[in-house]
Amino acid sequence: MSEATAAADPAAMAALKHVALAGGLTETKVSCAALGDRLDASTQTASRRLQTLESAGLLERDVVGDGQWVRVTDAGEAALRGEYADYRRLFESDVELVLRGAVTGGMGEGRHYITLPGYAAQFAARLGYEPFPGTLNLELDAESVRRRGEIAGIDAVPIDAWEDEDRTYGAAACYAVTLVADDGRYEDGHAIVPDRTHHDDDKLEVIAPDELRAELDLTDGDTIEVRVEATSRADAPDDPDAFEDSGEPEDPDEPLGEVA
Amino acid sequence: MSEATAAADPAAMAALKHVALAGGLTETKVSCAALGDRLDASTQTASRRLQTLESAGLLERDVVGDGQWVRVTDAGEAALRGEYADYRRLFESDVELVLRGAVTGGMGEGRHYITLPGYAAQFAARLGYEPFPGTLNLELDAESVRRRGEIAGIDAVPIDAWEDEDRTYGAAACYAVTLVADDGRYEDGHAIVPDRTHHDDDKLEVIAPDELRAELDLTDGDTIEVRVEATSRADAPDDPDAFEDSGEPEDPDEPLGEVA
DNA sequence: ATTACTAATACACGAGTAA
DNA sequence: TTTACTCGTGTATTAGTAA
Repeated sequence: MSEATAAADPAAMAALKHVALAGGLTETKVSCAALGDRLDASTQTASRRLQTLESAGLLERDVVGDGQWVRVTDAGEAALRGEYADYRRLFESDVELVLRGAVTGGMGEGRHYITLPGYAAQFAARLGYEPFPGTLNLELDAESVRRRGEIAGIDAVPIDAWEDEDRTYGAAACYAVTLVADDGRYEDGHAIVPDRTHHDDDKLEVIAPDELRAELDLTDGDTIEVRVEATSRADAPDDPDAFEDSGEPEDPDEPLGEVA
Repeated sequence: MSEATAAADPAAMAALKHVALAGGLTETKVSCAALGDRLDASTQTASRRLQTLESAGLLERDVVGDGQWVRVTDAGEAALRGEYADYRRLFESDVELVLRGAVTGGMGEGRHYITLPGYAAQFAARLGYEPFPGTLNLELDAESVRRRGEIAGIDAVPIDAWEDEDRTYGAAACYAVTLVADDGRYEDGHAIVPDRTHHDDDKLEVIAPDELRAELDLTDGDTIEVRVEATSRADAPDDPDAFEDSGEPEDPDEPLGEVA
């Protein structure tokens, strides 16, 4: 969901893509000869690819003697959409702002806040994932502190204020970012910027589906690049309103915004 | 340009995609270890992938001892965009209308018209390719004849009328279509519908960059599916106005439209 | 015509190593 | 640490064949 899809087998994905292009998302009849042509491979290899895809659960088949009827399964379509998302990231999401910062300690406080149900439910619903319970805290370099203000002009996912019996919790904005480590590793996530506090201009907090420190092999003091995307679409493929299964159900009448 | 990109090596393309996602479209530093992680492969394999991409002209590299600086070449970006185009076809271009017809003879007349400079230049400029000199003529089945009228509501590329010293040639509309043969082979092209003639409602003429009869292994009488796309974008990736090299230069002051 | 098996071969992979 | 070489092994591939 976050990083580039570690797509099973690139060769199998290529075959699946061709099946889908031939109409396999609904149902279509293919022949191994035609598929082999497309893949620059033999009919035997094409046959094996289809078997592989079937046993991987990405494809359903009905072999009928003079060919075979195939349809891409939901898992197969999800895999294809994963690839598609990668290419969209490549060519559609132009990066609006690039910041650099050093990883700094203090997982504690951020961890506490983002796991609170009032926030967690909104993350799940609006970002399309449940954040790893912990934030990556960055201390921006001088140049980045200067440019940080530009973030206000970038499209963000709003996180509404909420309250429990004890206190109220402020609203925030989530900016879609790609974190790029110095060794080329990268992960997608969101920079979360509280609406109120404008001190701490040299700090940036990032959440992601996975543990960023582990995925990017980061330790305190490492510098990292933060690419803020112009369009903050969620990674979630299709259903932007399917979040009933995660966290507290949201009260549609809850008082939002404007909290001191 | 027309069918799905017969992308060199799927594994190499996967590597190229990851390099690009890591920022390689401009320039970025990668390590074979990180790339190997992403590809579920060893560092040796990652190293070999990068060498392969380099010798294929898809990537430029500067090995610097503690890593390597890489940038995707224009050819590499074109290959990636080819993949991207495939996925867009999968998930963006919803098919608006599906017709079926039988291949019928008569390449002669269509061939004559589409090779006329006044038409050919427009095809090159507006469709992004020079059509194979010949049209595929289809005789629609009864159901398709009935539904054919819906095509009027679909987005089309206009082809303007023009004239030479002898006569005038009428305007037409080009609808982006995907032809799917019964064996699963498919090709992209355009249905070309003259603006004037409304007899011949059971005929459909299709042009494409390649010889459709050969690519789809068609002979007279074979039936084929014609998927008319809702959005008639050209296949040409980027430069919609680069067509000086193909056919006659268009006179910007030529009288267009309104011809009896 | 299909699909898919078996068998021979080629090629790709990763371990080890050097620079 | 890097990259990338060689080399032994294993897997993927194709040819041939059967159903």
